[in-house]
Amino acid sequence: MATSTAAARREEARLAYDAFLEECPTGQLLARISDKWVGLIVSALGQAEDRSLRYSDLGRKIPGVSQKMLTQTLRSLERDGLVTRTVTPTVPVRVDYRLTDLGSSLGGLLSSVKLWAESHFDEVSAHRDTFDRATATS
Amino acid sequence: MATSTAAARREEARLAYDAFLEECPTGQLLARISDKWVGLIVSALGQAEDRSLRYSDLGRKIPGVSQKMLTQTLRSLERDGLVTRTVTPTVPVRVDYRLTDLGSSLGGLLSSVKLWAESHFDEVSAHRDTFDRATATS
DNA sequence: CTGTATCCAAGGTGATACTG
DNA sequence: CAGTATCACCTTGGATACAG
Repeated sequence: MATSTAAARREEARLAYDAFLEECPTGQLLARISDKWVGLIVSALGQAEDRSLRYSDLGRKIPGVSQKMLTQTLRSLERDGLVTRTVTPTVPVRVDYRLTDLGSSLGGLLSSVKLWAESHFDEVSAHRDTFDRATATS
Repeated sequence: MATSTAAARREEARLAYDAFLEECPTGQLLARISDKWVGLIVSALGQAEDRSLRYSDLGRKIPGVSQKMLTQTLRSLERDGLVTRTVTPTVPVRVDYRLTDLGSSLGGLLSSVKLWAESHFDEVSAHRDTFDRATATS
């Protein structure tokens, strides 16, 4: 088992990291809500009437999201109590996702961030050009 | 081209995705600022006096970040014009990162999100427990 | 329509060692 | 002190096919 030099240290680091997460759970939550899809989904739901949308509506409203990510993200949001999932057992099943009050409070913040991104995009773009030009001058 | 193997369709999808990014650059920016480390770094800088911190101070202030991620994230922030990088060529080199006005405007928002995460953590936690218990009852 | 399960490519991420 | 470079990993995320 002398092999385990690297592997052992990995494992050790891994555990240390997990312990850290346990001690710093806020980081976890922050990382979760900092997710790209979370922002888009919560924003989309927040803008919708009744803060509610169907599964397929979400998929259509959010460009580039895959079924997998949509389902996965919605699950975690449901688990965290940010959205509720309502199944209507009609013949084609209908599922609605609705923002809870908790989710709405976050939705406002994330919408602001999204708005910031939209309104400051050209500014950031300009900075990028400047930076890239300066870097190329090496 | 009956080939139409999986690889071909991959490539096609890939190009479509890139085209999408080009058409939807806001999504790029949103994804960038939704990054976990971006939030932590910008928040840390925002809370600091003079909105400025040294490289090592940042590393100490943000638990769990590696040199690589710190440098990498700071570079992208600099490129986007959210922070400025100032090198003081003393004997032990000193580098300060300072939030620009643009960065500060984002910093306020991200701090709010961070604050939300901190203040609603127990609530989310409670929801998770409920959800997990309900799921286990399958 | 709304998922679930599997496979697979790609990139994010950290550990380590080295430079100025 | 402040990086840079390399390597190895392993999670993320998409495509696909299948199910209720």
